[in-house]
Amino acid sequence: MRVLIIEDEHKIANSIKRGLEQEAYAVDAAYDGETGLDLALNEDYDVIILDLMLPKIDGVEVCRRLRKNQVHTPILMLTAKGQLNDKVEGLNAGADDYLVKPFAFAELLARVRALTRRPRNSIGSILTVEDLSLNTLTFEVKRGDKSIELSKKEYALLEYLMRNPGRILTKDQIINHVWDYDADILPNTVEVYIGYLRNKIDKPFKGRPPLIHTVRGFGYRIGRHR
Amino acid sequence: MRVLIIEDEHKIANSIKRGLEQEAYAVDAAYDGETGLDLALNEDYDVIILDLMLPKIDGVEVCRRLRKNQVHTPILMLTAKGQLNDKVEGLNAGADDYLVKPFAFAELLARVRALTRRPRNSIGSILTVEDLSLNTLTFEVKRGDKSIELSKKEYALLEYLMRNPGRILTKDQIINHVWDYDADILPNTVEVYIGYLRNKIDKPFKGRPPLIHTVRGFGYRIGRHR
DNA sequence: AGATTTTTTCAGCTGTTTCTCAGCTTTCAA
DNA sequence: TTGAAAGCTGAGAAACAGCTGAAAAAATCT
Repeated sequence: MRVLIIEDEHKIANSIKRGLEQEAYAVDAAYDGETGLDLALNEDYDVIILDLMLPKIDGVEVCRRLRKNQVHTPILMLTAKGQLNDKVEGLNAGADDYLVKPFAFAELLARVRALTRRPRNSIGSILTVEDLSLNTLTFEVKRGDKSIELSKKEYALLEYLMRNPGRILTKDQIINHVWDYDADILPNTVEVYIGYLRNKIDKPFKGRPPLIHTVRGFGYRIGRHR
Repeated sequence: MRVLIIEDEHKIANSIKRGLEQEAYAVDAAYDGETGLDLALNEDYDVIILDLMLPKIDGVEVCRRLRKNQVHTPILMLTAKGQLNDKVEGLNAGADDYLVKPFAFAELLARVRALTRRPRNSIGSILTVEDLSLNTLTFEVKRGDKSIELSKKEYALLEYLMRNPGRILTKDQIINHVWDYDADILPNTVEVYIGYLRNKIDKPFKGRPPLIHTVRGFGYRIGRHR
């Protein structure tokens, strides 16, 4: 899957790039509208992530020109908080979805996946690890047939873990996926949230083996080692 | 592949230089911003490693001026621990990645490789020596089908050995690759860690031939002599 | 606004890891 | 055969990673 990012803030562009590459996407980045438009017209991408505010040619204009040139690649528009009008304009110009800054990487990934229509989990949108299940549509979490209530952050963390079952995720990876890209989060915060999750999904189920594992020096893992 | 290092601390600059040269990079070093900028503008590099704190012209400014002059060479920014704001500034000025000091050489090498889009070693690569395997994505280490638990340093050492199977690595090379550049490590420490690894990957597998070999007077080697 | 929940940080505690040291063993050459 | 150099290893001090209760800060609800 090939992705093009057109975004002038290098920090954001590169953090998205790195994140998507870890998810096995091939990513190109352009830091202004002109270069981006050029790449989008001449290369073949599966998704284009497009910032609204751009030097040389702005995002709405890039969008318009692509559609005019019969490029129908799905476009995910990035907008800052105040640019609601531009957002509407963007969608009118032919964007397929939008995301308000600042966003968590996991959210972006979900949109990109939606746009590439690549259902990661074949059975609808239910992630499963042993007897734990998470429905990404209804946000329902269950262990066995017992329902579990989670806060928003707890849920985001659990979803990220469950999308990578059996794989060790470092605290840094977790911070980058679950929190906004401009959040300044201590590693200890991750430890605390892991604690909260354990209190809800492992501690009350004494008979069953714990699902969340600490791998000292490396990170955390949900489910059995693959 | 040509690399330019702009770093005023000679000790660091030279240790990076030596390390990269061993990996077959051609390396130039500049010890202040002015000289560095000059070289970067007039020569052709594949990556620039740029310290933030520099005499004459600081790193952020070097970065900004390069981008302004249409030099798009990937830049890896080096920052000290406390300089988080500067880091953000650096990325906004056009750096592509950053590394917090002090770092292990192996980490720097990984970033440089990522920036030069060299062999994709980041996603799911499995290193193998005889019946020993190491998965760099999941950090899983196995001999035969038996899983082996390693500490972080043990893992880093084993990874370095396994990236150079059949090759003799001196204690100095090992120290430079596995430990932070400012760590002051005795050669004996390497002997101790080799001992730890043997306890875990050779001793418990009595029937099979040992994989870690001492080459008296030279260093250590994993796997058969090539 | 005040109350409640959620998010985040902080400080103290625990067990583990890291690293050095000192004494021991092996190797090798004179 | 013996002495020096190189390497090995058990023991222990210091540093660190991770867990947790509690409290501060921020967001959300009524």
